[in-house]
Amino acid sequence: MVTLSEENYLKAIFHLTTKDNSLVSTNSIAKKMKTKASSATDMIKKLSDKGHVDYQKYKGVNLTDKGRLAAISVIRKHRLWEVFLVKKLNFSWDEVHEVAEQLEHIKSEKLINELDNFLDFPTKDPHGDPIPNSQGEMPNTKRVLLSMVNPGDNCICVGVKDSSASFLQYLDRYKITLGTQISVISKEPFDESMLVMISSSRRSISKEVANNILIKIK
Amino acid sequence: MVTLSEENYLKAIFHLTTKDNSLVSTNSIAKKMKTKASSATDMIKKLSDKGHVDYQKYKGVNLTDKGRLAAISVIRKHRLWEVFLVKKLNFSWDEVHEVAEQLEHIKSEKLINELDNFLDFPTKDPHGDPIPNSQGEMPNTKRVLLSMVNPGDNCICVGVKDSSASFLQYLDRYKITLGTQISVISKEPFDESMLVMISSSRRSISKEVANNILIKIK
DNA sequence: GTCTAAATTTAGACAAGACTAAAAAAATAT
DNA sequence: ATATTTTTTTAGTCTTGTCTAAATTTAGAC
Repeated sequence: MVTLSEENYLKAIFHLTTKDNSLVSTNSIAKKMKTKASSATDMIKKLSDKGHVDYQKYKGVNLTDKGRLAAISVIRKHRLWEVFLVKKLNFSWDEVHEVAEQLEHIKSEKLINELDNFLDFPTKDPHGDPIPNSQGEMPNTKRVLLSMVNPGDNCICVGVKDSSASFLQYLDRYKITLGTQISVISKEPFDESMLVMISSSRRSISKEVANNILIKIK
Repeated sequence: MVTLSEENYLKAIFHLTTKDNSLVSTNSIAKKMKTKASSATDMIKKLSDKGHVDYQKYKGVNLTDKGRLAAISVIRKHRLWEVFLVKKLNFSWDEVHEVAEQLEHIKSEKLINELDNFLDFPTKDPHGDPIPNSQGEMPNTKRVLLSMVNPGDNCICVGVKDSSASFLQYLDRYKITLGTQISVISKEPFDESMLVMISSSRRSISKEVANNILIKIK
């Protein structure tokens, strides 16, 4: 039995894990969970006792296979519910997160698999993030930040790194959504802003924004 | 802010409230919540402090208007989710309760009202129980127990009093569902069992079963 | 290499919601 | 009307998940 709080910590650790599998620090977990380091330490011990993480005192943690699977299961639920909210219940992509944070903890295998079926087995959530299948396998999508792209490249928006309501609303205002074509005209060396072409109009995009848009190069 | 546990107690008290508005006892609450009387007392005090119940020490409680509204809000969510599970996700009527017990605590006005809209504003849940509207008003349905009916009457099944999986599965086995026609042929004085006609076949129904089927007389 | 700063852990406390055991009040029986 | 039983409440404890403050370990500066 995994508690609600444990699920949230597992999800946080999963998101803090980098490709090189370096240890995730107590402080970074506490920050992501908006708690204090001492609380994170307490929970890390519980997760370690239950075999969800490998814990090296004063160093940090890594998810075990068991822990990773549990985290992915929560992420799968979160993203499927997001699809449901947008596709069926008229939510916009900046409204779904808070509700999905609650729905992701509902415990029922049948529920989530029937929902998956009802939604026609989507592979992406409304922010372009991949949805793990019922085996816990992520559809692999190679995506790159808009800020990494060279002038002249022609891209298509396939996701966002920051899913905060304020950023999503910014994108809505500028008519950038999943599938939007973005051509990079030039990069300004001074502030790393970019001049881009979106649906035949020129636009300047700040470093911060370019750093949070995921694209595929065509 | 109403906690998950408070919501469950409010729902329990609502269901234990009779038409005559007599006080609901601590023991009956504890029994329904499957906790001890001391735990119920603790929670009653919290609910009283928050203005959800009127509490008379050693006597019992009654819901205040505020408490009743909170309870009905939970019941509305529970029943709407049940409709969703059966109509959209292929759950059978004996599988929905446990999952709906979790879903009923999700906090989002928009979610529940959009769900209501998505389901086309149903007025009954899969067990025939009325679904309160967003103002907290119950569609009033006068229903009577099958056991109250006189021989010769022609009835239609409109609900069940007991929603346990075992009872619902019994009904499934005997092809009794919402909308099923039931004609009462005779009543056996000895054990209060009934001889009834269901889709042109005679059947004997025990007192216990007749006491848990809600019908309308045609 | 030592000294300071930052990160981490420990110790002790608290709130919510449950429990057991004991005390108090109410209901029932004689 | 009193004695007994049942119901309810109180007091004190436990677990989960949080906190603050203090202690300890690690990392960085010189």
